[in-house]
Amino acid sequence: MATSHVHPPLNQNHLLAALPEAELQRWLPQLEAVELTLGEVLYEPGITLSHVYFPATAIVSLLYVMENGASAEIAVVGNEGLLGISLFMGGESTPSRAVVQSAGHGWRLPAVAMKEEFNRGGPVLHLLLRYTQALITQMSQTAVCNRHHTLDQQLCRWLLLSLDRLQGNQLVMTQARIANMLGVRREGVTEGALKLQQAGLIRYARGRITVMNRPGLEQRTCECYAVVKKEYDRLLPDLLAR
Amino acid sequence: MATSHVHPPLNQNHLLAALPEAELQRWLPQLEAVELTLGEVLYEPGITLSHVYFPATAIVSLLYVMENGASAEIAVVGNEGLLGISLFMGGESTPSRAVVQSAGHGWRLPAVAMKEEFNRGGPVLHLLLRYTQALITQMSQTAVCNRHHTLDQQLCRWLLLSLDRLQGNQLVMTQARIANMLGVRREGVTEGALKLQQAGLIRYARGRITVMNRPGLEQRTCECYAVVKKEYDRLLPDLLAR
DNA sequence: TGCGCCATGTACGCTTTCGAACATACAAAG
DNA sequence: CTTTGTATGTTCGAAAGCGTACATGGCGCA
Repeated sequence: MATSHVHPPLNQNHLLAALPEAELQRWLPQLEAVELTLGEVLYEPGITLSHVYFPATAIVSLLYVMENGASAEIAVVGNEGLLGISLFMGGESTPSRAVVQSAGHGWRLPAVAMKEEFNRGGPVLHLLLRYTQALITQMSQTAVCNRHHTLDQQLCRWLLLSLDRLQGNQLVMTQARIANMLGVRREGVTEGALKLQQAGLIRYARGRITVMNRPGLEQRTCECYAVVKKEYDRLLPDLLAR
Repeated sequence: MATSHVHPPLNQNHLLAALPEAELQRWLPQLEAVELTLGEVLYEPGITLSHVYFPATAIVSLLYVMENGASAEIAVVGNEGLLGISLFMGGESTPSRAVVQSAGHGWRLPAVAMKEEFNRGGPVLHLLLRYTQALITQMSQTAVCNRHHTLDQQLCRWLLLSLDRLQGNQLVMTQARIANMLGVRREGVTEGALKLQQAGLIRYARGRITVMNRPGLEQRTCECYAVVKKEYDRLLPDLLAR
């Protein structure tokens, strides 16, 4: 992970963009731009975090890895949020792992600074907690979706959630990696992706997926996508409008 | 729901038991004892909460009900926690429903009072947030479990989570209701329960389940139970010790 | 140019769970 | 003591997804 003090526009991350001027000025000296590379692990289960991360163009997955090596994605975090809620929630760590799923840049803030800011109370505290509630909704809905919906529906949901956190309509992502996230076989994803391509909704080749027809995906996915989206919009309205 | 001002011992709920004396004195006049009856709905999706609930002998499920009527449990809350985190998280409501799964009593505090106490900061805020992180872990692990584990394993996990939130080794619970929680068919639960009974781990009849061999259940369940249990113990150590 | 890796495609038998239908049996109410 | 409702048991074919194995073909590197 490369770090630098040349800052790309901070407001690429919605939480940073929503900071009042006073807070922003306090944070600035401590904020560090970071390049997040594919597959990079931002934190491991049970390990106390040293920083919180604010993705800008990167996407990071919260992943639980089982004893036998199988895995399941619990939530996705992109430019709408931050990684490391356990720092201000008070637990310092979680049983899950944070893995960069789409390379890009972001910022990070030292744990100590984050806790200090949170404990001042006021707008930052409430902003972070509202974000956390949105994240909780995403996790809950993942549980529901895992229980009731087909692989095909979940694939659409996953593509849409990723798309919402990226600019443009391309994602750099192999089917094997999607399978890892969804906790299914790679072959299952291949079959699902084939159907979507044959329906003209996406096109893909060797780790590059282009969404051709987003409304089509929205039609094929389950209600889970909309539930999560609505809740993010409800809880963080001003941020997403920008 | 019957309410009364004759208070059973407050410390039956671990969060209330952990309140510093000063806080407790402030809360007391506003705390209301409530009888929670089977099937009672404490809150509906999208509805702003009027109270937070602290279960004592009751158990409450957070349930997501889909458009087609199917459902899935997102988390269980008993005497270790509280219902209504969205009040202090800032969202005021959630997309899920809270349903009493095991009748009993508890207390409730008006929403306004809860928010006031939370916004004072200090020990109450940190206690509630640590509890919330534990709850998040439970939700995450539910997602993982729904993805990877068999009905039989999930049944064991569910029984153990319920048992931890009750006194004694009996639960008043039909197989149909368990199926509703797990989001599976009633027949599936019947088959799973039969196996457990034949193995001598539980006995049941007409909506009453007795656990005969708890370690046996722990052996049959997946790792998810232990992950959640450990995280509750880690995040709320002093409370669970009492 | 050729080799090897990696992303994707295809096939087959197996397990789990589903959906639906129906059987049994206990328990409370009349 | 009969009726009715509810809890539990059983069965069967269907569907989704799994584990495994192997095929195809593009891309980068030697």
